[in-house]
Amino acid sequence: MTTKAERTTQFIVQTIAPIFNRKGYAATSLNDITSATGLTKGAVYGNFENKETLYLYCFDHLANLVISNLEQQVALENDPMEALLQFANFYKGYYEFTDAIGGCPIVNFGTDSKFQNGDMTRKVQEAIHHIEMIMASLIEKGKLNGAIRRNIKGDVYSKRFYSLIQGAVYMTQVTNDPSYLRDAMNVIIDTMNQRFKTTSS
Amino acid sequence: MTTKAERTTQFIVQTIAPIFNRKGYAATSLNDITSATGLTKGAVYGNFENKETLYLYCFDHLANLVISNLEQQVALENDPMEALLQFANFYKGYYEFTDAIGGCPIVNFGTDSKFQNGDMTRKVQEAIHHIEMIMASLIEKGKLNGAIRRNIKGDVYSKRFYSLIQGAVYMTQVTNDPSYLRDAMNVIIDTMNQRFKTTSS
DNA sequence: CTTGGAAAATACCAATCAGTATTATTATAT
DNA sequence: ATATAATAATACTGATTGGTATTTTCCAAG
Repeated sequence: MTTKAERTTQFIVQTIAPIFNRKGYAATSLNDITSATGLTKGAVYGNFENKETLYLYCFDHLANLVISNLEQQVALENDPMEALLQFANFYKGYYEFTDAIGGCPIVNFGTDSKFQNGDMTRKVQEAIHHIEMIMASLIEKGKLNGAIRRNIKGDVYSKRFYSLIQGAVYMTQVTNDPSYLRDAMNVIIDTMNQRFKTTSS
Repeated sequence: MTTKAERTTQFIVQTIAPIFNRKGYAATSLNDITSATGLTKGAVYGNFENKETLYLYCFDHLANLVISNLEQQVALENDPMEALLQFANFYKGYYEFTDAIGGCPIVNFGTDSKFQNGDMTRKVQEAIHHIEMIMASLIEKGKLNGAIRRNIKGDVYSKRFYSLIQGAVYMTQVTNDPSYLRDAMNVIIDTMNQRFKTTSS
């Protein structure tokens, strides 16, 4: 069974993660944290060393939420090429998915922590590389599979596509215009269908 | 001649803008501001109503710096197609250009102000639309010119390219890996050369 | 050279900040 | 059921926050 501390630790992280995501580290006060959770400082500091530790746990929580859902959707298909299209489908709904948790944690924590918190910046970098690796390995599998042309470099396209995705995510987020992300994902799906496939039927 | 107040106002904005850009609004204290400028609170509050007003002026300064340099480089060429390539060239050097001022102000102020400062978010949106309009109108000019194919929609491609650019800028910024931006700009230039031009010689 | 107004420095304010030591309460194993 | 340890609430700290009222300094016009 889970201990009390484990449960409240999880509760605090789940409750506060969207707030850090929206407001950033410095703008989120301990008063925000206690009033959002309904707990007191005693409870918070009983479960976390300090505000920064909670901040780091909150990103872990949101990054895991994003990546686990992404991996789940990718796992729907066994064929690498089909799995790549599922990857794209995940990001088609990414705005709605992340809106509920205060936006894309990669974008938000990444800019928030740059120049301010090296540990957090490293965590964001790891999450980026993790997601890129999912895409890159699918491309490499597709090449071994024979479905994807041999001259398509997985690491190059994963970085290129992920740049477009995160850019479109940012643009959609800051302008409230979902067409950025919608168009970007259509472009990526078209590119996959037209340039990746060995059979062009 | 410029009055003393106008000069110190400019001095404060120029000095503080990179700090807001790097650290964000909440993490930048008035102590940061006074110690960076060597001035006292009296001087700061004599020239700006409050911290938020200075924040808004600082973004104006950086956005104007970016946009005026961009427009300057674009104006090097009269031909719209060549001007578009100059647009791309500007962003090829964008990482080095913005690194000196604490990163891309569009990305930084955009995420920093979202959910926190509506006035600032609107300013960032305006800057985005301004830059997109530069690209879109060049494409439309190229179509009238006969250099760019008629089925290329300026507004669609400007949003699409700018998403990729800002995404690559963000990725380069947070991972310290300039290859994201380099690759993205090569892709954009290739796309312009291959899909835009009416003559495919 | 003096003087009046502009500009900047000083000194201060209440509020809020993150964090801690102590006390009270609650949960759990026996 | 009770003892004990784990957990959370309370009360408090010194430091820092953004902002202001007042005093001093500077500069330029006469």
